Amino acid sequence: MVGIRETKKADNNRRILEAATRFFLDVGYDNARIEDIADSANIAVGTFYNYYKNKGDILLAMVSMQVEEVLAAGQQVVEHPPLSVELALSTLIDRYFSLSLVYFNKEMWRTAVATSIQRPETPFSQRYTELDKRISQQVSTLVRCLQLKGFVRPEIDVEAVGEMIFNNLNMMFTEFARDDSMSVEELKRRVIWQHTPLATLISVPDQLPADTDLQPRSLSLGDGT
Amino acid sequence: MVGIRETKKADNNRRILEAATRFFLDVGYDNARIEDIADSANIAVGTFYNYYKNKGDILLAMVSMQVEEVLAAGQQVVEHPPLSVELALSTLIDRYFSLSLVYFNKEMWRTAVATSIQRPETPFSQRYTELDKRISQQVSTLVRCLQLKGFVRPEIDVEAVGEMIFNNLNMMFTEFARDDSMSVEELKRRVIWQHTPLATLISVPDQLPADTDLQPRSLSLGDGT
DNA sequence: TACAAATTATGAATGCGTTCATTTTATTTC
DNA sequence: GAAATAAAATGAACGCATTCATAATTTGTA
Repeated sequence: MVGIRETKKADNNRRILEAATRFFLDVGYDNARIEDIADSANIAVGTFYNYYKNKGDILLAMVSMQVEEVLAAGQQVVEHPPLSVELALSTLIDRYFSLSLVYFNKEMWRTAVATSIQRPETPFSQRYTELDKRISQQVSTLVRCLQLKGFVRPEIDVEAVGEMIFNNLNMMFTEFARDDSMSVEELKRRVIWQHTPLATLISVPDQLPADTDLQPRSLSLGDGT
Repeated sequence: MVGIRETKKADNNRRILEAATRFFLDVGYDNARIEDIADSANIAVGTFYNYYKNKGDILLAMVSMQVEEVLAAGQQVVEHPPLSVELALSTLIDRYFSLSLVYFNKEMWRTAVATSIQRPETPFSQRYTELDKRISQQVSTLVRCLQLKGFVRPEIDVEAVGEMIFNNLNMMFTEFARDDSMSVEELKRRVIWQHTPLATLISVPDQLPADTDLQPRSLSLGDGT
């Protein structure tokens, strides 16, 4: 049997999250007061701080849940990647960004990103950082898959390229969050434009079928180190 | 003749900046109190807010000055670029990062980056964003220079590649600021490792002298749009 | 069931960034 | 140079996140 404590804790946590989500969306992150969230969750202010280290921490908890979904959405792309680098990347980008404004507004994203940078030691900040790392690895994995299928040049360092792509996604998403006038569609367009050169460069040219000779030919593209 | 007002204003501003710098370094950004900074600058608390919109704003003012120096240091590299993509990039990276911990510690950088994300509307946040854009353009300019000198493939979109490199620099610097155990040297090493694939891919291979035929040859590398 | 120990909840108090009505100081006007 | 206007300085007051000493509740023990 599960103890009373555990039950109450889960219950409190659920109510806190519900209340916080509502207030953040209704009145904005900055205007949402811990007191109101606590009241709404039927707990005392002090109790809130038994569950989350600070105001930013609960936002990062919420964002982390969303990022987990994004990770799952991306996983599908990795498992059934479209058959070209450009296409695979734009599909992945689409999965990553499409739902970004469903549960959070830009202010919330800005605050989340800012908090994770400013307070790297809090629990949910670390969780968020770890999830970011997983997304970065997911991009690398996608590139590796494409490499194994013969769409990416074999001498490419997939780790470095994957990280680079992820870093770009992250930076452009941050730009997007900072600019209230930028739409999700515009974000996607910009990101895809930005990745085109890299996507082209790491691609094995069209005329090479997927499973023929994959060695670089007349142009030596680096020493492969 | 310059009025009394102007003189006093400049004087106050100088003292505020001096005091803030000292406190931020001595006791850390979070522990530095506006009241102490104001006292130390011989002004009232309210006066501080006539000069800076909020606590983060003055940090961004300080950081902006530093970034301007970084921009100047980078300009030298653009004007006399080393004669290979790899070398030029690592030189630029070195200029960008070498002085990063001279006037600021990591907490200050974290706060600066976080504040610029969270409050994009404040004056010095905008200034900082603009300077970031200038750095991004500087990277693009360097790549364009290398392209004109025949070290970078002519079909490369220097804007997209430059932005991409800049985004990476920025992200990795943020990672660096978040990780107290990472040294500047380690940061440089990681950044250079990360950029190696791109640097190699956009490079015109060695055996091509600088000013010979620059058309892409047997490998078709994109349609050049 | 009674008691001790550990965990969790509480909300008044604290600290600090920020605001704003008021005062002081500089500039302009006549 | 006195009065009117504009600009800047002031610091007490405010709002809100966070803390902490104390109380309440649950769990372990005999």
